[in-house]
Amino acid sequence: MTRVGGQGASPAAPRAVDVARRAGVSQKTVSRVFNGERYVSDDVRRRVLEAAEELGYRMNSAARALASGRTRTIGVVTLGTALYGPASLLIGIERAARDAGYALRVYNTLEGDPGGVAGAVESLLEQGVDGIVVSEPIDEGDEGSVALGVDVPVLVFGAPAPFGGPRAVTAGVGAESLARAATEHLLDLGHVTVHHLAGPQRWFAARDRLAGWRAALSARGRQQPPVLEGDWSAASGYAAGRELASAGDVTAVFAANDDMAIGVIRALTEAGLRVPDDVSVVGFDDIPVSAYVTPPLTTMRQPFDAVAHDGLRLLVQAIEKPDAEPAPANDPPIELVVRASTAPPAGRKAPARGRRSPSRSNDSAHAPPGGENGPPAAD
Amino acid sequence: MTRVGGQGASPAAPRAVDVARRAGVSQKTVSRVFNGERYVSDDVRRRVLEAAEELGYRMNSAARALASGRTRTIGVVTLGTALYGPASLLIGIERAARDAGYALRVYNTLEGDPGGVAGAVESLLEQGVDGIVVSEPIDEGDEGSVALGVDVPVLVFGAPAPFGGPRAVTAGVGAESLARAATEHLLDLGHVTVHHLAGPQRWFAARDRLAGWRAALSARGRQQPPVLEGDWSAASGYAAGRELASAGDVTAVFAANDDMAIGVIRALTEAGLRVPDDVSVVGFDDIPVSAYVTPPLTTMRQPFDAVAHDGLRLLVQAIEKPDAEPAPANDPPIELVVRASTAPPAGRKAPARGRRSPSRSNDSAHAPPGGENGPPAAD
DNA sequence: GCCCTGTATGACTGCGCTGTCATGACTGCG
DNA sequence: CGCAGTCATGACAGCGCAGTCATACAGGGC
Repeated sequence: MTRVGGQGASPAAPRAVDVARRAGVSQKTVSRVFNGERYVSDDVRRRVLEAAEELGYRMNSAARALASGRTRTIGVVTLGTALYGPASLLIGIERAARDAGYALRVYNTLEGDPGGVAGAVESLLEQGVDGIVVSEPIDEGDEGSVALGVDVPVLVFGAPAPFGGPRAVTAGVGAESLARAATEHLLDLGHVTVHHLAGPQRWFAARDRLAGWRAALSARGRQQPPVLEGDWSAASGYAAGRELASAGDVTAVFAANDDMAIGVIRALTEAGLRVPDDVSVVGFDDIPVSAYVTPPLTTMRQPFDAVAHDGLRLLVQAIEKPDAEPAPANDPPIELVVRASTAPPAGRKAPARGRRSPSRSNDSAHAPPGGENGPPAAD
Repeated sequence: MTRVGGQGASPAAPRAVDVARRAGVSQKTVSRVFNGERYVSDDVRRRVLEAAEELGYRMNSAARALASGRTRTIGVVTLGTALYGPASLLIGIERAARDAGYALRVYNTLEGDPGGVAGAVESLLEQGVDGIVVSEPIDEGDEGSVALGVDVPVLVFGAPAPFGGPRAVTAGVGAESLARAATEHLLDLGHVTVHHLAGPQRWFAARDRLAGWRAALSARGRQQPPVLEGDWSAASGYAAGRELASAGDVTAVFAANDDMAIGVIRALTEAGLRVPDDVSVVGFDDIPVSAYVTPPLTTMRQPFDAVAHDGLRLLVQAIEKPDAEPAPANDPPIELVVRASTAPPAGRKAPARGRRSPSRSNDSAHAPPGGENGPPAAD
């Protein structure tokens, strides 16, 4: 374990003390410079940085973590799928974390993974993290145990507050109000009721969308048709679409994500039903191809970036100022993207065409130019 | 910095020495147990594990990394998009890394990010990683500099060998041969030539697919129509599709990913061309909705999981046995999923319908049951 | 001139592990 | 019975930083 910089192997990496010697200062001062601490003269700072540059010095973050007790790392538990939603959220989290000066460790759990979320959290704690993000978890019936022995703040996206334990902060993606707005869009078009193709109910995200749909119908005193449940895949949407097609009385469908909506549309089309003339379909997520399928899909865009930034702000605050009262999360904007898969029910006069805001929408400042929403309508 | 476990705040986390005391052994023995070293009696091992369990002991990986010089962590640089390809590859990498006993740090870079891949690598090295994976990089004109001061093995997915520096191992996703097979599928159907909608040429992945397309055409002495270039998005595919529609002589298009293919199909359809009757379209990736768009898309599935596992095996070997000669990467399987967006050119007799293997395909053992490929054809 | 405050720096120590070496206890074999 | 070899354990040092405290000097108010 001696540090021989001898010939042959690559020389040992330079340490702070090497930089210090070269700059003619103490190791502690090098540490000060690299941590941006006060009370370092400009001259010394410059010399240290020069020496570090010349030696190719890189701080050893293991040593830093050991000495300081902080890793400057946030762990993320995501459900191991390439689903657009979780993937987008992860990207948002990564950027937000980096902006806040934290690196990221990720742990993917698949549905049915042994250990589940609790195991993932345990593993991250062992790897050393200052905080944990749980992204779009599913209900595994063990929320309590997740909290066991977790001594860092936990941010949970899209699950109820108790989930995550005592130091948890929760950030909704606002799925419920988004789902409600999506449903209301269909009701506003004149549909008497709206069918719902839900996501797997073990996912809290799926439950929220279901709840939003229920809320919209209840608020207007409409009856709630039986709920179909898919697994987020287009294949499950296709299967559900066949059921809906044979039901006969369906004029409007709200699918819990775009993939399922696309499957539904295909099944309906194959059954001889026209979308949107006979049946309107709304999706959820606004995946990149939604504007280009046939017909272009009306869908609810999720503000992943805003949600991720907002949530991470909370988490970082909980890490760095544990005593400050948590600032409340901002309400995410509601952005319904109206395309060609929704229309008034057959035999009813069409309301004004074009992009509309749902009744409860705050005016979205994020609205892209109309051209971004898809190809010019082909009607 | 004294360790007071006193009243009030949560008690300090237990250390190995606490476990040791409780189990009546030395701290070193606790270390042995947790590292699975030999020469620990069953009795002692059991006592140590019990004591650790009772105290809720978790190893401090910063201390371990500092003492051992290894972090058991692999850093991943990905291009910061929610594109299906990179996202799927990331998931595969994560699982493969975990299976090999490594945790993951991720760093997303966006196209045009300051610092680019080199900056990401530098940041990961500072965070402490034993190896680095660069996933689907783009050509930033600074490949040389990426290698500077990198003293860990680097695995590059989908970029030429020089990229990544001296300790680089490269794992292709085999995009070139996949693209060649996709193109050959269209030629086999009887098309005289095939147009190509390429991805952005800064991406090595896009260049590989272009090369594969060229190779297929050259091999049969077909002329190469001018190449269109998109940006992976369905919107760019739509734009390209309009150009193709107005060209008049197009019967077959190979798009470098499914999103663009879907955009192409929409544009062609709007222009009054039927897919596949007038124009055949092949995509690339087999994104989840491809089976359910209209028409269901013929596409080339990428074996992300196999590629990720294979690549990580190489990387882990380079980390743990730097002197062993690198085992060559296996050739990934070629799996063309034939759906309804391809057919013989108009006026020609149809070959046998149904799922076909491309001429050069090895018989894929991964082929899903026919039912998984999409809804029953609606023809 | 004196104390006080603010600024700038260094000496020393310890974070919690792993690597190395030393030391017994126990085996088998000539 | 003695010695080599294997197995099982412990003592000790040190990985490269950041925290704490000590120190030194500059300027300002009295």
